Amino acid sequence: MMEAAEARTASEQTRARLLDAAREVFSQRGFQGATIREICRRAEANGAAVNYHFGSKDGLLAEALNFAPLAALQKANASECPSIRLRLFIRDFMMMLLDEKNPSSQCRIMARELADPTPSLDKIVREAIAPLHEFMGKLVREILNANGGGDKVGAAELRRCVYSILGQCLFYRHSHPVLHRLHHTLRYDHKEIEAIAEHIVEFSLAGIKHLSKK
Amino acid sequence: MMEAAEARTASEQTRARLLDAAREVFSQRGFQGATIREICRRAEANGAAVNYHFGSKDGLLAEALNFAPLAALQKANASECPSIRLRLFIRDFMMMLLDEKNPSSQCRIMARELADPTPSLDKIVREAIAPLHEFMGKLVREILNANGGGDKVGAAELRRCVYSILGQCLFYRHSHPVLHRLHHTLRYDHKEIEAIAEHIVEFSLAGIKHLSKK
DNA sequence: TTTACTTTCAAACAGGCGTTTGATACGCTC
DNA sequence: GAGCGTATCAAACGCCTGTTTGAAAGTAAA
Repeated sequence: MMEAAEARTASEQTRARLLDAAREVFSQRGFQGATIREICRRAEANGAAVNYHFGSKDGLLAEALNFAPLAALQKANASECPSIRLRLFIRDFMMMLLDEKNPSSQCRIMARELADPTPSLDKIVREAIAPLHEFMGKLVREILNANGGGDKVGAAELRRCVYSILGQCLFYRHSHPVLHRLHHTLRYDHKEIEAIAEHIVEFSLAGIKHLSKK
Repeated sequence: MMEAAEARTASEQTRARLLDAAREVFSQRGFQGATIREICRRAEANGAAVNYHFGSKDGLLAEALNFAPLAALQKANASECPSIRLRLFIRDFMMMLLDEKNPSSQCRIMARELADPTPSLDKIVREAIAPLHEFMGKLVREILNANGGGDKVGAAELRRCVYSILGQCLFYRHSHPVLHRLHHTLRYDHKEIEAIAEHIVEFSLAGIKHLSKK
């Protein structure tokens, strides 16, 4: 919510309120499902405000996106060993992805748009997803090397390891409506998210290490 | 395509054409993204045909769904050992999920609707997804027991193993627009799908076996 | 205060959507 | 062939969408 809420002029304040509301609605309803009218209602702004400040709904999405938090995650903990870096990354990544109260709604917005392309998907892929895949590829490669069998694993196989890890992570967000119906007590509180992250790391490290031993 | 295309009367033929077209469009564009006008255009039927034959767009989706192929997959190969049953199931499941030419578009339709609920989601969960999760839970439990450490693994952990497997599978469908942008040569032909399935099985078996040894 | 510019607002616009309508054509029984 | 229920059709309906408009209100320098 209150992310870019500090601003000097009245105009900058409505801009900021619109961005906050947009991030909230986009992450909850998706780009298609979100309506300008709902965003403006939540931002207590007039219906024409979005087009005045951002030109269009697309323009609003483009400005609402902010890839810095995800990039920061990748630069953190550089001094740790690869397995631990993976563990820390997945925990923080899952917090961004599952915790509705997390200030960075970017990942939740992006996750919704993966399956059905919007005009912004190219930018998202270029600036956020491609670097993320590259980062994780390097991490998996390091883990393989540390286990002494990395040179046997080809590029395609390495890529699939990254997909396996990301697939597990994204599942909890994409399938949340289903999981909630299957298991009514499910709540993504901090404790649950940490347990999920822990499971994914253990499961994935075993999968990766298995590859280096084939 | 030609799935229910054989029918006697002219009325039954348009019904069948509508269902075929609906399955195609729903799986490509999702329920929200699909329009009755496009479905009718592809089925070479009048725009009012859907409401005449199925009452509404929701009714069309409900009749277009058919859970039998997915259920059949779970009943097959009952005589094999659990690991092999998992391997065969994942291969066939991925064929349904990724191969556009596969006659069963059900999984592809369902996959699109997981993240954003339609009136049919409750039925889908009850009749298809819940049984699928149960089936996979039993399979994972059997694999754990065969490795002699199954009793140490609790229900929550077991459920997360199922999520890990399904997450990996669904990733390739959900993220296809992204993966295509990242890796232009990616094509889901039979050879590629088999390689993906093989990777998921190896990766997951290692993850499962790791749990029984903790 | 006047002036010029920026920002907000209610209202309307054009287009797409699912759905309804009433007329028309069809296929059948008698 | 007449009569009748079924199926198809073009057209329109009401609603919601993103966007535009032109007037009103606010802001700040001269």
